[in-house]
Amino acid sequence: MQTICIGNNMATVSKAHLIQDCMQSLRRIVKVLETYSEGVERRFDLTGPQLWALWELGRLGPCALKDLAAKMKLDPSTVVGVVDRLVHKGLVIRNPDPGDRRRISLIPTAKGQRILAAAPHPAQGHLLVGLERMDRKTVENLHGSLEVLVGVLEAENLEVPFFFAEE
Amino acid sequence: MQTICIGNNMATVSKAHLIQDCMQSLRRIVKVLETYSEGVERRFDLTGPQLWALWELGRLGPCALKDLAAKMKLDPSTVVGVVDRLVHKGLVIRNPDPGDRRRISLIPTAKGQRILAAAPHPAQGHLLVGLERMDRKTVENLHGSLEVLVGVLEAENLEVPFFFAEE
DNA sequence: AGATTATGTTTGCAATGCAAACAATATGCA
DNA sequence: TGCATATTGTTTGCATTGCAAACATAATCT
Repeated sequence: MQTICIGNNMATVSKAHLIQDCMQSLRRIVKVLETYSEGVERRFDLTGPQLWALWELGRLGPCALKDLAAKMKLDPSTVVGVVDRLVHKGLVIRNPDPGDRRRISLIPTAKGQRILAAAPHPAQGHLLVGLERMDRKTVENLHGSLEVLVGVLEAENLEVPFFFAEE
Repeated sequence: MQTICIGNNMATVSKAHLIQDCMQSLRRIVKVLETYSEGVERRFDLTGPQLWALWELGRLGPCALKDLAAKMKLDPSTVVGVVDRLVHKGLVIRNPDPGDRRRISLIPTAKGQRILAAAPHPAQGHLLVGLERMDRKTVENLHGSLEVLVGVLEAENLEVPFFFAEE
């Protein structure tokens, strides 16, 4: 209420217009995130998927390839290539799993961890700055709204295959 | 108030945690948008950039290649390939410009326009559905929060491209 | 006219991403 | 136990995106 003005002057604005504004805001956020990612890529000589994979490995700890692929919602055959490049750059090692000899454990090297410490989370940098500057009440509002939106979106998403199946 | 619960049970949650959640929500939204785009691609046999280019051409009217490239913030040599595929699919024609014989005018064909009429704006579909299902109060909250976020983000990053800036 | 600029294109390169086929290994069932 | 099946990682082949550099052609400036 004090620094940020939400909810006034709304009576004269149609819901459709609000929605249009939200769409535009989200697209601009996505574009800023992309642009930012590209900057990170140039600084650390890592592409977006590469940094993303490395970051997931940092979070997940030692991890099978299929789990990493599932986490990234990519095909394992795709992730093999990404991991290859990370291994080639010395940021990740493939560790054979003694228990199950089909499996490997993907583990960030010291160098990989140094990069993780230096690089912000993928595309997170500016967004974090922005969020941290928002007052708590606004963050709470955003948090709630986004959760609703994600909920609706992901529920909606489940219908996609059927929706597009018949035509 | 009735369907959506925002702002309670927040006292025990740290701001940092709220921020983490927001980040994750935004990432999931991005992922859903991507997935949705892929659905559109399958349905119309058009990739994301192809549909995007076609959509820009529908908005801009007859248009030089360099202008399309500028609008999409891509290199002209990249756009040549995208346009090639659109032309090959019979959705766009290259029209020689009588005034300046270096130039061409890119124009959607009737078939291209039919697709444009049938396809939603790139990646907009589900997000719109989601937003329209939210009650007005929640949309207002989201609108306000996103505006704050975009404001901070764009102040942070001056290189903010004009992306879907108009309705 | 001659130099410079603008426009579209081609070529060469790297990365993402999927599907299909493939070992190698583990697991389940008869 | 032994064979069929499933799982896991990988390889191969293909299409697409995307950029940089070199080019051809045409317009514009001096």
